[in-house]
Amino acid sequence: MKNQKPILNVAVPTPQRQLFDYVIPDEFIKSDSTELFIPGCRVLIPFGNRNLIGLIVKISQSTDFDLKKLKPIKALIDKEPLVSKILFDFFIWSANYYHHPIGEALLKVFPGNLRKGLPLPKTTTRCWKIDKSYSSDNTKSVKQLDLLSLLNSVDHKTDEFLKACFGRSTISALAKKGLITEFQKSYTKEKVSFPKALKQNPKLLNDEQATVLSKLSIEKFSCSLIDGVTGSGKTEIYLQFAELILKNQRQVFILVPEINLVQQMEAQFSNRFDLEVLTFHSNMTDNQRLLNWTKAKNGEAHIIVGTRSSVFVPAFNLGLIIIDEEHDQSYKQQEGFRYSARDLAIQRASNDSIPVLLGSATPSLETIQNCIKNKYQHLYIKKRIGLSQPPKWNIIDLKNQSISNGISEFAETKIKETISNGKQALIFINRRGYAPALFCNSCGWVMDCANCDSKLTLHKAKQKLICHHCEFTANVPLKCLACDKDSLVPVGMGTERIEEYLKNIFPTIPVFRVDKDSSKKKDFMENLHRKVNGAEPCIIIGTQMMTKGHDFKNITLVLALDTDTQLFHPDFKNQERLGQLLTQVAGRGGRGQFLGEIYLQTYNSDHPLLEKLVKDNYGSFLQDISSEREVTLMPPFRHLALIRADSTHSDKVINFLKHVRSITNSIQPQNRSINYIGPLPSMLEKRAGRYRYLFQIRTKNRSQMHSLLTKLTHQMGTIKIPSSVRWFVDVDPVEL
DNA sequence: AGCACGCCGACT
DNA sequence: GTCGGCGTGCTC
Ligand SMILES: [Zn+2]
Ligand SMILES: [Zn+2]
Repeated sequence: MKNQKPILNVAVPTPQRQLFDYVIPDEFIKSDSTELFIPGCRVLIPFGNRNLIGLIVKISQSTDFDLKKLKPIKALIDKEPLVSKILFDFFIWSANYYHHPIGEALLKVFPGNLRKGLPLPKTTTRCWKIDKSYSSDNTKSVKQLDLLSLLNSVDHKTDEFLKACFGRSTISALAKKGLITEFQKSYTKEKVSFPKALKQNPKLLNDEQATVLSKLSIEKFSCSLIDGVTGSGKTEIYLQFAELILKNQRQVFILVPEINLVQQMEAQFSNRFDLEVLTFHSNMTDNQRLLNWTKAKNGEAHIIVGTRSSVFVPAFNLGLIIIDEEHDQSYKQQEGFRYSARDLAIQRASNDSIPVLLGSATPSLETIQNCIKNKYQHLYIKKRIGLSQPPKWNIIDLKNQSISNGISEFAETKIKETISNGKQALIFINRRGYAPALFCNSCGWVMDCANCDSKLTLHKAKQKLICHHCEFTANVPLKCLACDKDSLVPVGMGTERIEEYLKNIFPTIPVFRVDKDSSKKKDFMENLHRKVNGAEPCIIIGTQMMTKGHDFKNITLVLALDTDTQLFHPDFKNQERLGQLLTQVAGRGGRGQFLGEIYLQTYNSDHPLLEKLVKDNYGSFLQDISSEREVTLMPPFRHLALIRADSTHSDKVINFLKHVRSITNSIQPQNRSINYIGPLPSMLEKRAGRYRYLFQIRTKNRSQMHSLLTKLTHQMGTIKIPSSVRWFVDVDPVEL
């Protein structure tokens, strides 16, 4: 319908795949201020019978809706768009690429406080200055006099600084006497100049590092993979390349896969640069997060270190994005808006015409494939820095070993040997808790989760049986719930059980357990680093948490207790991930002057993939994985998207997905480059009380995938779906 | 996702 | 009689 008044197309936080149209209230029309409505501004809108915060996405002249039924917006919240047009367009592009409902996606990329309608915070800092002249009669306190004389000489200091030096009470005492007064100092942009901004001199690069750095260009968009073995000094390259960017008055974003790596990376940058280094992750309060978001937007923060969601943080003048540990699956959000922060960072960098660095010792197959296709630049660092040698790989064939508590005889002597040589050992087992199942010896009953297709894990410290896939917990039964006999035994190994066993064998040696449960304690990681780097012999037991980024200098023995579970796990990325995990954990060893060794316990010592890892290297292992994906028509040789659905009734999901398949087929029949598979059960078929199924779409070209999904999701809006069925799209999934 | 409307069972 | 269970449908 035609209309002379502009129509606002607004993104509303609802799972519907559409924008909602609103009219501008009369007072704006009368005062001729309709140009205040710009895409990227928030508006308060009536929606149903409630008021919501929405985002203006577009301004159009007409609407498909009945014009008379359009409601006026209640209020315009922002005077100017929250982010630049180029960034807002990137947000919209992201929602479209992942086919996530536009309103939900667009609002979720903003900090929670902005979603609630709060204004952008002022980024001023609280400062103190001398109020009136003072003499030593005013106070007897030495601290107070020191503070006064400091302010006398420098004019003003921040509240934060004074609190740290003199304490809160000193400040408030002086304020009470009226000797000092506070004021808000607003931020003034200062030119970043080197070497002034260097706190610490750059380290001397070796030849390989220097070659890599020389191949990086600050000029335009490029994506470079730094494929450097563990301990090869990738971080130093990040730091020195970042310096070149900062010198040009531009900002640097560094993304890390996990929250416990943020602090380490932040320390690396703030130790090197006398600049504003801020973090961004989910462990901050909403206020802190919005403040750092705003400082990044204003250019007050020079460097942002953060997790996945940082890819959506605005910048004043972004010059570089670094994705550390690019292979890590944590970059892919696994619920809701299922974006990959790595892939989006590359898109964002391309929009902004800036470089992006991917770093890893174990690059993902899709990244290697992009290097082969010359989309990314492949840069190698094959040697470790300094004198440290690559770890030596070995296999322990469990077929010829007696095993006690998951540790073979041979492995146990290796641990003893390591300890008596005064060195440290790292035991890797990717399962937390005491034992993955509680089993009845007399009737064979196992305690299952009531809501999932999984067994309950016994946690001895908590004295609970816990489901690792949902919230379910249960008390540990004394007798079998099926036959009432007193014959329940824990089966299988978890970190807690290994810890108990090793503490028994080595009563005088410190044994540390590193997993999600133990690391919850505040400062756990810092304490661990301090203790372990004290160089006393010790044993560390860890899950995959241990494999990420930690730098322990004195580990010489790494022992992987269970390689077989993941080796035969059916998910398509699992073998690739096993290679990454083992290579990363092996890389924790031998980082000092002594040689590191890794031993893999397995019943499949002649498995070709293990042989590649042990006798050859990760690169050649990955080639085998690659050939298998090529023949099975899986990524990166096909583009993959899933229509995932779940319901409390399995027949409802299956029928729904059969319907989805027939719709898909009517939009686009299968051919040589477009294939459909399923409906198939998801990896854990029943989870949190819901049956999960998926329908696979594979295409040869990205554009085929995108247009098919666009048509499909559009048609799905017109069909009737049973109320128990929920569905969503997963583009470029990392698990099935 | 919310939220209202509506149509059946079991309470004061 | 009416309180509340959640199935169904709508939101510019
Ligand atoms: Zn039993
Ligand atoms: Zn469960």
